[in-house]
Amino acid sequence: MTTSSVDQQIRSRLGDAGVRYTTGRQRVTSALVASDGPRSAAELQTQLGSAIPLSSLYRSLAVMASAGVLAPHHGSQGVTRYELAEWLSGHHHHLVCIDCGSVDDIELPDALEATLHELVDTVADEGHFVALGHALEVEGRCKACK
Amino acid sequence: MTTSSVDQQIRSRLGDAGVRYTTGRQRVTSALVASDGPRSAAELQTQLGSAIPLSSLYRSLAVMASAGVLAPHHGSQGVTRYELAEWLSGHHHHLVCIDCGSVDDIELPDALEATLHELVDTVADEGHFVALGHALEVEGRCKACK
DNA sequence: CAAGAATCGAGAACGATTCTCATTTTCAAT
DNA sequence: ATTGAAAATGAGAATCGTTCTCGATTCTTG
Repeated sequence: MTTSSVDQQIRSRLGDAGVRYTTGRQRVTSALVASDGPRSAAELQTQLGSAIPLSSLYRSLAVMASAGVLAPHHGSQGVTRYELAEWLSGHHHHLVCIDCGSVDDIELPDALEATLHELVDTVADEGHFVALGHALEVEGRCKACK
Repeated sequence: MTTSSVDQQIRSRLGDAGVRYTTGRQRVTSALVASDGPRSAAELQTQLGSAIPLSSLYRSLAVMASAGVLAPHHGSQGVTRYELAEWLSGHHHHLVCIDCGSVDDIELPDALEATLHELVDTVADEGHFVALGHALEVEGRCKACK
């Protein structure tokens, strides 16, 4: 199996930050690439068959997040879920299940995304701050809870 | 000082849920009414002069949230902040500081809010789920961190 | 191969939150 | 007003996600 393009981008970015892309970390990112939404440390550990101890897992997630490869998402019960950063996975938004707390990615059609972006810039201008990013969270029920 | 309209709405809603609106809880909600963004249990305790033990404070926040009077907001470091529910305070969005994690309320002009609402409905239709709410989070830096 | 840097693994430590339980307060019916 | 049931309180222990510590291990580079 050939190393994917995303994998090479990650390796490059981590290298620039002096962070090693070990096999354990590759397993983490490939699990996230295969996911359709953010994953918590516990979820990843299960997904990876308990192969990685929690302490290492948390450290790797933190290191890769501060290197800009992963993006954290704070959910209910104090659980932090991670997903690929936007420059790797593309800009998208989240559907948060009000029952189980799971998070699915949703994408906005380009036209709507453009509208939203303008909207955020307008708000930022009026509030005299710089918008460095934005996230739209839609609350609903996931397929499992519907 | 006359009991405010919001206070009466809260009392009524809590009463319907079989939840008592004690003086301690009134102090909590009035602190939230006076706030310009969500507040954590620790922040509220400070704001209230340590008059309410944390265990009671957490319980009151949880009870009032499940009665629909307060809305939780999950931030970094596993901290949950609460604010008045939308039917009490009006619909608004959040400016989350990427440095200190503080959250300020921001309001969208009516026209933009209408646009955003349509946008969310469109996404929900296409994804075959019901949008029960939405929250736009703009990331930036608060006044203190700017 | 050797030295230094980064990572790993196991367990302890931490901090926000929740739980337990005995006591106290509130509300409603009498 | 009195009383009894339901709900809330306060103090502390317990829980749980996460972070830290530290000795052992694995790169990477010369």
